[in-house]
Formats: sequence, C-alpha cells, structure tokens
Amino acid sequence: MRTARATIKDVAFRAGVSASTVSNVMLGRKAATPEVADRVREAARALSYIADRSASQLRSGKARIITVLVPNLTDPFFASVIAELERRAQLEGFDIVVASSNADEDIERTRLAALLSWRPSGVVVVPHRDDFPNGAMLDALNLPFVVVDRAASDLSADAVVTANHEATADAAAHLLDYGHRDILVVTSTFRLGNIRQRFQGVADRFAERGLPPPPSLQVGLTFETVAERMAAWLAENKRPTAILTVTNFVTMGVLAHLSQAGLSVPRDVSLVGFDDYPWMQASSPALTVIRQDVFGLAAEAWSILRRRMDGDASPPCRTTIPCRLMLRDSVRSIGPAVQAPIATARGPVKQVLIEVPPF
Amino acid sequence: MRTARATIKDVAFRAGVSASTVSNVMLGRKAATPEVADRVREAARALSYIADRSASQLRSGKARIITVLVPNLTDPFFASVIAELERRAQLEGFDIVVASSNADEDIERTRLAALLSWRPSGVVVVPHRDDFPNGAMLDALNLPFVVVDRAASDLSADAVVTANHEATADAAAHLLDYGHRDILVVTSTFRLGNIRQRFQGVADRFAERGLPPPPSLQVGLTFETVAERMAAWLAENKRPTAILTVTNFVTMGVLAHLSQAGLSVPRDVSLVGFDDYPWMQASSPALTVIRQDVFGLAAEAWSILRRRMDGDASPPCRTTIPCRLMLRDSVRSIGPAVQAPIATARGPVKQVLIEVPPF
DNA sequence: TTGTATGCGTTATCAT
DNA sequence: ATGATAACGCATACAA
Repeated sequence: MRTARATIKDVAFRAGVSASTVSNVMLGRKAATPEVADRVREAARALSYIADRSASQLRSGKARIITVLVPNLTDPFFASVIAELERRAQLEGFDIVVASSNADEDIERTRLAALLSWRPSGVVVVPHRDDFPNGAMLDALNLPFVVVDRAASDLSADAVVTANHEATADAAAHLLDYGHRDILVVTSTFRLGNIRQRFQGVADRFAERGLPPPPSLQVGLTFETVAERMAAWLAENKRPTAILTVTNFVTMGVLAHLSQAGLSVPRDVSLVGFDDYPWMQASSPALTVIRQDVFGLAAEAWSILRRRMDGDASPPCRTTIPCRLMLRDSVRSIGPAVQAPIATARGPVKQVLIEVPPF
Repeated sequence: MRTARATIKDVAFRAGVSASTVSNVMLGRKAATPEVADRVREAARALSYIADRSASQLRSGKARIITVLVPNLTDPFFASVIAELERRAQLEGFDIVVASSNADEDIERTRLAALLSWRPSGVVVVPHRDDFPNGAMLDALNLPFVVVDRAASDLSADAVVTANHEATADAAAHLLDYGHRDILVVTSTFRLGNIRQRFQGVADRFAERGLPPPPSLQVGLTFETVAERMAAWLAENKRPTAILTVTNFVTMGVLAHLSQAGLSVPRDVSLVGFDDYPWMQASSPALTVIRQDVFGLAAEAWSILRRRMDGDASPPCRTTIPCRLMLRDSVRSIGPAVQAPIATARGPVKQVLIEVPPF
C-alpha cells in the first residue's frame, strides 16, 4: 500500500494549472484569480499535498530553520531555553533542530557540522566551554548565531548571559543580612566562567563588608559526586550556617545529601539555591533561590537572531539578563543583628507560583 | 565579508576530480584510489565543505531525520524522552526536529504538517489526546511513526506506553500494606486515558482487598489550579492519611500546597509520587515514587522506528513498559497491622541515586 | 493572471 | 576507478 507523495505537479495537473501557479497560490506570492486559487487549494487538499522543504529550500536558498546545540537536553535550564525558543520560532514559521554535545569538544564540533548541513537561518549554542573554540566554524560561514549562558567576556560573538555576579552578590548580601558568616559556596566546576563569576559575586560582596571570601566546594558534574564531595567536605570542616548553590543541579544534589544526612533546612543549615523551577516550591520548606530569567534569555537570543537574519551587521553585542532573588523559607535569621526582618525582605518580591504550560 | 559556501563542485575543482568522485569519497560508497581520496578529503577540509542536506535529500530521497512532537517541551517527562531519542538518533546519524503542540488539536495538526514537510524517516508523537485523530495524516503517508505515552487501547498504530494500571496498583498495595485506608488520588485530568488507567489501578487493587474505590481529585493542567483545588478539597473533606499523585507535575503542585499549608510529609500525610526525577530525592523526605522508565520508553520507540524504517510491515504493535516503585521515605506506616515492615519492603529496591549526565 | 524554462547541489546511472 | 549526464521538487525570472 505504497502511497506516493503528491508533488507540485500532481496538484497542478489535478487543478488544471501549471506548477508555478500552484507555487504562487500556496505561497501567496502573486495574486491569482480567486476561482483558480480555490481550485488549486482544493486539489492540494485532496492530495494531502505538503511541499517538500528540501526542494523548496534548495531552490529558494531560504531555510526557516534554527538549530540549537546544548550540552545536554535533560537539564531543565537548557530544556526551558529550548522550549521558549521553539515557541517563538513557531510563531514565525521557523522549525527547530536540536542536538546535544554531551559537554564534549569533539561531539560539539561534529554535531555543529551536522547542524550546519541544514543551512540554518540561525544557530543558538550553549557551548561546553565559555571560550567556544568551535565558534570559528560559525564565524567562517558568516551565519547568524548567538551564544547563550556560557560566553567568555572577550568572546567576539553575540552573547546572552545571566547577570551571574550581581545575582550571587545579592544572595550573599541576603545571607549576611540574616546574620550568616559561615557560608559555603557549592559549585559545579570552576572551569566554567559563569560559575567563577557566581562565586566571585559572593566574594566581592563579602569583601565590601570587610570579610574574607567564603570557602567554596566544587562537586563536579555528575549527580553521584555531589553527595560524595559534600559528605567528605562536611566530615573535615565545621558545618556552615548557610549554603549557597550555584546551579539547579548542584542545588538538587546538596539537598539530596542534606536529606540523607538527616540535616534539616533551614534549622540545621540555611540554603539559597540557583534557578527557579516548580519543584523548588514543592520542596519543604519552599526554597529561597536566585531565579534565572530563562524567558528573558531566550527572548533576547531570539531577538538578536532575528536582527542578524534581517541583515544587521553591527559589531557583536553581549546582553546581560538580570536575575531575581526569590525570598522564600530556606534561609533563617541567626545571630543578634538582623538588618532585614523577614516581613520587610519579602515585601518587594511577589510570591507567585511559577506558571507551567498545560500538557 | 561574504563567505560563499563551498559546494561539491568547488571541492571537485580543487581536488582536480569530478563531482561524482567527491560524492563517492565523502559518502564512502565506492572504492577510490587512496591518493585521490586523500586529495578530495584535503580539498574538502581546506574549503570547510559541508554537504547541503537539502540537495542531498532531494536527490537521494533519504532524509535521516526524525521529527518529534510533544505537548510541551518543558515537562521533564517529555524532555527526557526527547533527550534519550536524540542520544540514540545521534549514534546512528539521524537528526532530530522538535515541535510542541501546546496540547492543542489545531496546533498539533499544523505542527505535524510542518514536520512532515521535512520528509522525515520517522516520527515520534506524544499526542494531546489518546485517540490521536491527527494520526490519519501519518497513516496516509505510510510513514514510520510511534505514539508514545498516550495511546488509546484501540489505537491502530505502533505505541509505547507505560504500565499505568500495574504501577498504581502496586503503589496502592504498598499504601494498604502500610495501614492506609483513607487515600486520595490526585490526578491531572480524566480526559486522558493513561490518567484514567492510573486511577483504575488503585481502584482495582482496592477492590481486590474488598474496599470501595478511593476518592479522586482532578486538579487540572496548570500549576496554579493545583494548590487551589487541593485547598478547596481539603477544606470540605477529612484529610486523607495518604495521597497518591499520578503525574510529576501534580506531585509538585501537591507538595507545594502541603508546604504552604504547613503540612508535613509523612507526619501529617503520606505521599506516593509519580515519575522519578532527581529533585524527588532532593525533597525532604526523599519521595517514594512510581518511577516511569523513560529510557525504556524511548529505547522501545526508537527500536520500533528502526524496524519500520527497515521495511517491517507487520501489524501495529503496542509495548507496555513496566514501572518500578521506588521505596523511600514519604510513606509512613500507620495503624496496628503493618504487613510489610520498612526493612523488608526496602529490600528488593536499590536506593540508587539517579544518574544525571554531565553538563 | 498564468505558463514556460531554468537551475539550486547533490546523487544515481551509465559510460569510459 | 573515475567522469559525464540527468533528475530529484520546487521557486523564480521572464515570456505570453
């Protein structure tokens, strides 16, 4: 039961017109006699005609494809960015091709090459390293592309990044205001510049208050190592009064360890997490977190891409998207001098539930 | 600084051979003199040649594209399925085009049409309804496709689904064994067959034990409504001793409400969640959950797709992937007669941490 | 307003 | 083993 796919010629034949008329009608490029147009559309419908993109793209040179490359597709941060890009792309008739690099240089290069074979209109990349050596491939093709989330400050490419330094500085101030001095900053790895910035934000705020930088701990990139490293660190060091985690993934790992170790938040230790996903409010207590503006990141990336696709050739630009500290219940006030009582601190921040699209 | 993209002819010219030879060398289809092959590869490298998919596909008729359509890309369940499909596709040189339907019939149809214009080798769909009316489009094209997660039992298409009924029946047995009789089943919506099955699993296990079906609550599809409906229900009904949630999303919402309401798990109410993501272990206490085998679902979907792409024309098949009840700490034993003490119940289930790929 | 002719970049066929 | 040629399905320029 082979059902040969209808081509433009089949439609033309059935409608009793030429292929170019069908093309014009389907694309709405030229005015056609209403009656002819109807016949064409009727024939197309009857044959379930769907234009072949390969042919269309080959001929027109226009792709309407955005390719997205991220380290992995399971991290909710990257998944959210893709979701928002797809939503915007859909509105303007672009399709999204996704690929993951598994944080590997070679895979990243290979995948990028595969994505480029699509002749996409634009590319969005979250590189596995913030110097993005594979970016040269994109530069050489003079192709609109945006680097998201991980971009060295001297990277010569359009970039959209989170206000890492500010965000953690704010969080540090919050912890200091609540009387915390023994703070542990738990990071994934300092090989990533954005992670270094997040630590630096804390250190700088500490310095402003005349304090030495807090200790930091790198727990690596796999979930298993987090609990392990946390346990080892806590065995050798005095337990801090507060922990600041700098990725959603580390936040999960640290919480899992605390839970296993029978430590309660915020009774035994206060916590400020990173990123804001629904589960962080499902957590008991609801977590005080640094909310990255994922929509803002994706929106800006899309906006830049659109500009470049429209021919904008101005120098590379870098946009920094601010975060917001969501005050909830995982930080408790300790010590005598609380500069910012809970009621006040909560004031400016709306305790909205995160909106989740229907599914 | 326009950098014209190198075509196969450019490579051929530079290597001093014909386009056919370049094609043969690049695709490794015919044997070529090693020296010639090297010259071709060298030229290709020098020109950063990447074959144009459109042209290649148009001529060869082979696409190496899998398109995936899901209700939304933010739900971790769908995101995980896509991640695993991408991983497998990558290994065999397929690319993934993704799209979301926003759980809307019309968008689903439109997106499906857009995806089909790629002439994909295969399609994976999580339809917005389990009767999947838009599946006719795929049938008509005689295109390999697999329906995942939501598939009416009489759906005439390859389908991979979770063992919904079994899974919740097991969970119900667990709760009953721990002495719970007042159980509330919180669902998203009974419009979905898989959700109805999940409730039915509980009801049937109750019936086996001579008990009437437990109450159920539909909390809808947006995060806001969950807390609202939960609050309303609890205001009018006696608090159950245990809650069973049947999606990861509902689990989050219920936990968020319990946290807001100051109710502690499992002290005030026991909970069995659905799906198993890292945050469920980060939760305090670690949640007892029904783990859907996302990898299994994706692996089977891929396997079917491969078979169909290889020409298998046997009748549609439906595969049911079993779940696993992960016993952790959110269910407490109540009442006098505990049939299965914690130590025993924990025995067969390894308390492994979920492996998360590096990012 | 509609039709004819051409070519996009590649691969398949066939000839050498 | 390599090359010449044609054709995939469509959109465009131009002719009618």
